[in-house]
Amino acid sequence: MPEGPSIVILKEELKPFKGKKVLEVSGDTSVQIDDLVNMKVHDFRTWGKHFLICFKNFFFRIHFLLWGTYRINERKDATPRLSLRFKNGEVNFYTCSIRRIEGSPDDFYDWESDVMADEWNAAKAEKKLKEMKKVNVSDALLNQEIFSGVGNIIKNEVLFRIKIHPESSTGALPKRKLKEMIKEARNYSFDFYTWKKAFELKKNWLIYKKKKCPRCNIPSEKGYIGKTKRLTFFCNNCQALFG
DNA sequence: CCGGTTGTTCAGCG
DNA sequence: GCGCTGAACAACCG
Repeated sequence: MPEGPSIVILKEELKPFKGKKVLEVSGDTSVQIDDLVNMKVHDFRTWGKHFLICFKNFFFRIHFLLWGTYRINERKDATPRLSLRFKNGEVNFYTCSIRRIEGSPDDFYDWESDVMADEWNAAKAEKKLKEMKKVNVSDALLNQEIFSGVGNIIKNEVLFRIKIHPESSTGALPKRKLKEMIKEARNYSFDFYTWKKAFELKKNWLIYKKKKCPRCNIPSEKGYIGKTKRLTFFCNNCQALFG
């Protein structure tokens, strides 16, 4: 589930429970949940890969990491980390990281760095990137303080689409190329969202997990690139190396 | 059946 | 204190 667009889809799927009263709660999370019964969920929000369940004076931050899953009106054959039952259904979260935080998400999150948010601020991303010249472009795209919500798949596809080699350094990109990278990080995230909802995400991958470059048909390369060392697929012929 | 991973945090080291 | 490395987490697919 992990990349930002998938978390937005989860938020939409849970809309029927927004404003509803919790009738029953359980789960093996270590955070306090025993006071939720009879409390109303004020809102479900997202910030990048963070899924937020908001109550009046506090919220839960759920992070799915690599293996987290959820079921709505269904159960898996495993103990949920958190389960919430409402009059009109239930939601179950598995193998995720949960934190309970006092206050409002507005006190903690900068919505302008979330690539899926209405508040997304491309100019702010550009400013942050200009301050980190030596950073590799693959690492820059995975930096959640700049591109909150971007994950490894989006990173691969963005770099291929805009023809930038994943070993490039951010500071070596011409201004036009840097702006293109920022624009495409958001743009591809919305394509990811649309394709995921249509169950055709994998079908639309151009380079991620591909053996050949779809543009020039030569074998694609792969490597564990940058400080983040995440598996990266690319075309040595089509993607230009800067720096 | 083993290898790999849509991710993050933290301990331990030099 | 810093940057770097690798472990931990413990599911699921092919």
